[in-house]
Amino acid sequence: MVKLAVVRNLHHQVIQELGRLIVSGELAIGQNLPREEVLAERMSVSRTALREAMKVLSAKGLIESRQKTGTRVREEMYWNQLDADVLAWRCESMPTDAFVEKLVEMRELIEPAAAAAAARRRTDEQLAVIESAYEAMAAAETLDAWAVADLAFHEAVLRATNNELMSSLFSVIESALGTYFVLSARNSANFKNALPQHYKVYESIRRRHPEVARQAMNRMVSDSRSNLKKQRSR
Amino acid sequence: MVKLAVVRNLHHQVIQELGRLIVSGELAIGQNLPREEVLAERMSVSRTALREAMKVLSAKGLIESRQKTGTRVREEMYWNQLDADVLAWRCESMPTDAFVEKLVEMRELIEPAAAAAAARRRTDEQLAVIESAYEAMAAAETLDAWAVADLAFHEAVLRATNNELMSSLFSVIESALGTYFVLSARNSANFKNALPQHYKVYESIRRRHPEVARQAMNRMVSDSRSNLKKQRSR
DNA sequence: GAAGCAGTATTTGTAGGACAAATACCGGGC
DNA sequence: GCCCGGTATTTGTCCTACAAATACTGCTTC
Repeated sequence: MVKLAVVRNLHHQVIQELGRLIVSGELAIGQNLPREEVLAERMSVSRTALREAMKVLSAKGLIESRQKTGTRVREEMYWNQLDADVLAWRCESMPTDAFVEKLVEMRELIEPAAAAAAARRRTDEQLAVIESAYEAMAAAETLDAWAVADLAFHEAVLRATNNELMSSLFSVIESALGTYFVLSARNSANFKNALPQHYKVYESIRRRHPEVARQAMNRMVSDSRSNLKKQRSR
Repeated sequence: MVKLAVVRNLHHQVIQELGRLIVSGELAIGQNLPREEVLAERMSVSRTALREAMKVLSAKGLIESRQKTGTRVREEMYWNQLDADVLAWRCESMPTDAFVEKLVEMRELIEPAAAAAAARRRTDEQLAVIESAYEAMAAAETLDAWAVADLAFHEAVLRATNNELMSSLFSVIESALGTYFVLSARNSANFKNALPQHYKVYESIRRRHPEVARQAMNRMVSDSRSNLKKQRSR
């Protein structure tokens, strides 16, 4: 995956650089960073730019600054684990398997609940979006087209929950998972196997049957998980 | 609840003030903020301090700055909904009922899954923490003591999942919910009613029975929900 | 009259210096 | 040995100046 917009502006670069260093553990927890003046010079930016970056990292819970004491890396329990940047940095640095496991667990937690909530609260417009995503999946002839439509389907279901916390959580998890593989990691031969299950999810949301929707989605994600296992063990 | 550390430093105040304005909708979405120089003067801070605050808000997805165009409020879909500050600002500004509903929904989503995961992956030490929290609940003689032990119990279960994403999500949701009421909103007469259920959760985590733990926790949260309804309709 | 192009003005981005405020640390006095 | 005040160090805040990007204006040209 190519990085888009690698260079936005200076403090953004500094944020990324320091963030990576901290999350990867190269800057140990509890350790003091060099004083601002020194660090700024070492990174060849002005103190102004450095400080703007540090305020952001501080807001993410990664560091803590106090006068005279300096700036130090905070304990992991204070990190905003659900921050998209923090998650991305972890994906880059952590031994993948353990972390992917956690991400997948979160996804498996959200999706069935989302399907149930969508069945309860979806509007007709939202249902229409889900339906058209389903139709795009049915019409897909390439793995790529399928993957795009699949993602759209899941996103539409999440939107239809009318709970922005849920959809936000999904998108954070999803983008982190995207680092490793696409949502539906299927091989090109059988990529359309999951279509009937998607139909069941759609249908039960249409008929406003929360529990049916939950179970259908549940089967989907556990199938998807076992598919992943197969794929990764190859 | 009294605000601790109301004044940490200037940019923190600016962050809070602007964040509130944006999330409450007083600064409309898409609207341009005054240019930095003007806004800084209007808030009686230096441009430097204002900018440090804006970088943080920008990292939270609330605003977006571009040269020549200026800074404008981004659409809600880009906001980091799971950011603790953003959540707190919403709690302050939103008509409560709808939002509380969403928060509760998230909690009900996490906890049973967490109980199941804890049953699968808890260490003996983590189990011991859960047990002692349970014992504190059993020993509680006041509503306050009960509430503290109850929170400790749930936190211990979350920790025992060994999935920091899950416990992080819980703590974010929980602190937002705390704005409205304590975890177990029970009246003083029957506050110990839920004790046997907590025992079931503990016991099934001890015996490593994920599905039993999930169901037990499920009953607990749905009981707690109906209790809440009763309480709020009074 | 329309289309393209260059110049200009405006706004954020970056730099660097100066001082304020907080506070850990050291040293002196009791 | 303990307390207390001074001092040095580090972040916090303010200010000014300029760089870079880019929307807009108006001119030129076909």
